[in-house]
Amino acid sequence: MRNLTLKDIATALNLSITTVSKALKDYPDVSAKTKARVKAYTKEVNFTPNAYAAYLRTQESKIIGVIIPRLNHYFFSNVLKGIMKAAEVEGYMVIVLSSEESYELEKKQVDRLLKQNVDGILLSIADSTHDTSHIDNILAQNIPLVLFDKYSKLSQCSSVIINDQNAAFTAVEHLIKSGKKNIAHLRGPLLPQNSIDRFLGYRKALEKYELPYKKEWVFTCQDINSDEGYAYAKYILEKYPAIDAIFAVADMPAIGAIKYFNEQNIAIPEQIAVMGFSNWKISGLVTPALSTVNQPGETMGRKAFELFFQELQLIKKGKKIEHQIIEIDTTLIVRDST
Amino acid sequence: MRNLTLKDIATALNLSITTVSKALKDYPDVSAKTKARVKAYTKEVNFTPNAYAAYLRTQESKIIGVIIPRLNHYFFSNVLKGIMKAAEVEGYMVIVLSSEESYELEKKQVDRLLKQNVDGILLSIADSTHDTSHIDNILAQNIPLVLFDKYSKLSQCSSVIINDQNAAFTAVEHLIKSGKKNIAHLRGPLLPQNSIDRFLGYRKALEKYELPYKKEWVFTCQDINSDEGYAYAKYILEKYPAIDAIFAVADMPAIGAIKYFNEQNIAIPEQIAVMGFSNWKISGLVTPALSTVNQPGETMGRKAFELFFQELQLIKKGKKIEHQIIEIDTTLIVRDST
DNA sequence: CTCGTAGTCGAAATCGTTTTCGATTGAGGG
DNA sequence: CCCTCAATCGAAAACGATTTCGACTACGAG
Repeated sequence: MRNLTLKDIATALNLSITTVSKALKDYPDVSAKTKARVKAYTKEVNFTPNAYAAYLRTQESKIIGVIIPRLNHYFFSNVLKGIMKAAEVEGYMVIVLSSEESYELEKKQVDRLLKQNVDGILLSIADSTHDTSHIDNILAQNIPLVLFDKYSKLSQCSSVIINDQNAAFTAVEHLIKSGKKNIAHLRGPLLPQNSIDRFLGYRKALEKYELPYKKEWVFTCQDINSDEGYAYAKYILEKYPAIDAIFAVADMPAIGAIKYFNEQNIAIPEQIAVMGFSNWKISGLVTPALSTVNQPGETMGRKAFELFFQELQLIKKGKKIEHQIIEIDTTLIVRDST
Repeated sequence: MRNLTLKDIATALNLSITTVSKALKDYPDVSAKTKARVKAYTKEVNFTPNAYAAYLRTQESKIIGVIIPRLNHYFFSNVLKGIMKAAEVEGYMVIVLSSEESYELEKKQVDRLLKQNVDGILLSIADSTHDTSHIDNILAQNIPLVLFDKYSKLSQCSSVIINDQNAAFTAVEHLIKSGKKNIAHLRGPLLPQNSIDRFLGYRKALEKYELPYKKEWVFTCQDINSDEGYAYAKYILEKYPAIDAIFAVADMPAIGAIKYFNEQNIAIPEQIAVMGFSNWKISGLVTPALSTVNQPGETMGRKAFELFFQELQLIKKGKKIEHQIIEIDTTLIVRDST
C-alpha cells in the first residue's frame, strides 16, 4: 500500500515524469490538453507530490515551528489557535514545542527546529531567558523569526506585542478613579519584559495621581499561579490592612486572591478591589467576576503568522528584511471585582 | 549560510560520504578510530543529517500528527502536554491540528497528515463525527493510529480512554449518598461515546438506588460551555424547583450553573449540589469549589504516545499489530459544591 | 526547399541521505 | 609464496520530486 509517485502517474498516462510535474504546477510549456488530463487523473487517484522529496529541491518544508512557554495556558492556547488558523490558509503546518519557561529547554527547542529545517520560527520567550544567543542564531541563518507577547529588547527582530505599560496604567488608573488609594501590585518575575512593563505602568499611574509608591506593596509571583495570589492575599490582609486594591500581573494570581477573600468574607470590591490581566475565560466565571485587561491572543497569533509570511516572501526574493513591531490593542474590562 | 552536509564533513575529514554516515550510526564496519574522529568533528561543527533527505531513504519522518477537537481547552492542552513530553524523549516532533469539533474539518486534517507522511496519528474524534471512513483510511495505509479520550466504537483501533460510565456512576452515587434525591443531568451532544457513557452512568446510579429516571431532567449541552450551564440552571430553578442536584457532563457547564446560583443567592450545596467532570484547573478556584471527577489528561497523552510507539516498532518489524485499549483510572474529587 | 520559430515534451542533473555490495588492505595459516 | 579471511572503506544506486536545457515536431515565411 505504497503511496503514489510522479512516476506512477507518468507511466499510467504515458507521459514523462517531467511533464506530469510541470502540468501540476502550471508550467507554460505543457499544453492545456495534457494539463487537463494530468489534473483529472491525479484528482481521481488522489495524488499529491511527496512533501519531503519536494523539500530537497525547493528547500521549503511548509512547516513552521512555534515555541510557547507553557502548554496548558489559556492565553498561549489562544495564540496557538490564531497561528494555526492563519497557517492553514497558506497551507502551512505547525510543529508546537514548549519551553516550560526554562531557558535551557528553550535553547534546545530552537535547536531542534533549526535542525528540522522549518521555514520559520514563532517564539514567545521564557521567563528565565536572560540571553539571546539562540535567537541571534536563528537570525544568522536568515530564517524568519517572529516573537510574540513575551519579546526581548536585546535582539532586533519582528514582534507582535501589546503595550503592557499603557494597559497596566489604564487598569490601575481605573482602580484609582473608583476611589482606591492604597494599591498593591502582584508582579511577575524580574526578567521578562512584559512583567517589567506592567510594573512600570502601575508606578506611572500612582505617580500621575500622586499616590505614594511603596516597594513593600509589590509582591513577586514567580510562577504566576493562583496559589501565589492566594498566599499573598492572606499576607496582605494580615500585614497591610490599609491596602484597598490589588493589581495583579495576570488573572490567575488575581483569582487566587479572590478565593482567599471569599473564604474570609472580605467584601470585593468594597473592602478590597481586585484587578487581573489577560481576560482568561475563567475570569468571567468566578464570583465576583474579575475585572481585567483583554489581551487578544488569537489576533496576536494571526498577526505573528502574517509577519512570518511576509518576511518569508522577502527572503525568497532575496530582499533585505526590515523588522516590524506590531502592537495589538487591549481593552479594559470592568466586571464586579472593582 | 547553507547548512552543512555529509559531503562537507567527508571532504573536511578526507573520507567518503558513506563512511561518515556509517560512523555516525555506529555501523560495525568502520574502525573505532575514524568513528571517534567523525563524531568529534561533527560535534564541533554542530552537524546533524538533514531530516528530509533522511526521510527519503528511511521513510521515517520522526514527526507525528495530533488532531484535537479544540485548542483552547484545558483538558486537551493537558493531553497535548503529555504527548509532547513523551514524544520528545524518543526524538519525535508533533504537528498539532484542530478539528474544532467539525467532522468535515477532521477529515481534512487527517488527509493533510497523511499527505505529510507523518509516522503516526493520534486523534480525539470530534463531537460531530458520525462516520469513520477517514479513520479506516489511516488504518488501511498501515500507519499507527491511536485514539484518545473521544474514541469510536465503530472502528477497531488502539485507544486510551477512561471508563466514563463508571466514573459518572461514582459521581452520581456520591450525590445520592449525600442525601440528594432529585438529580438532573446536563449531558453532552448525542454522538460522542463519552457523552453517551456518562449519561448511562448517571442512569445506572439512579437505578441502583431506586430513584426515578425522568427524561425531562436531562438537558443537552451542544457546545459544553458555561453559558449553557448558566441557562439551564435558570431554567431548572424556574421549571423544576424540586431538583436538588446537578451532574454535568463537564466542568464548564457546572461552573456556569454555579455562577447563576451564586447570583440568585441559592445555597450550594444545601439547596442544590453541583457536580462537574474533568477537574479543570478552574474548578478548584470558583466559589464554592466544584466537586468533580479527575480525568488525568497528561497521563492519557503519554500513554497514547507510548501506544503509537509500540505499534510503530511492530510495523517496522513487519509484525501484525493487535489493537490495545488502555483504560486510565479516574478519581472522584469532593470539594465544596456537593 | 530551407530555415527560423513556436509549441510540446523529456533526459538528466540535482537535493542530501542511507545502504547494498564490492574493493582494498594486511595479517596469518598452510 | 599463495590463499583465506577479517577489517575498513567507497562507489553507486536508490528515495521522489524539481528544473534546466535540449530535442523534436509542425508550420509559415522567405
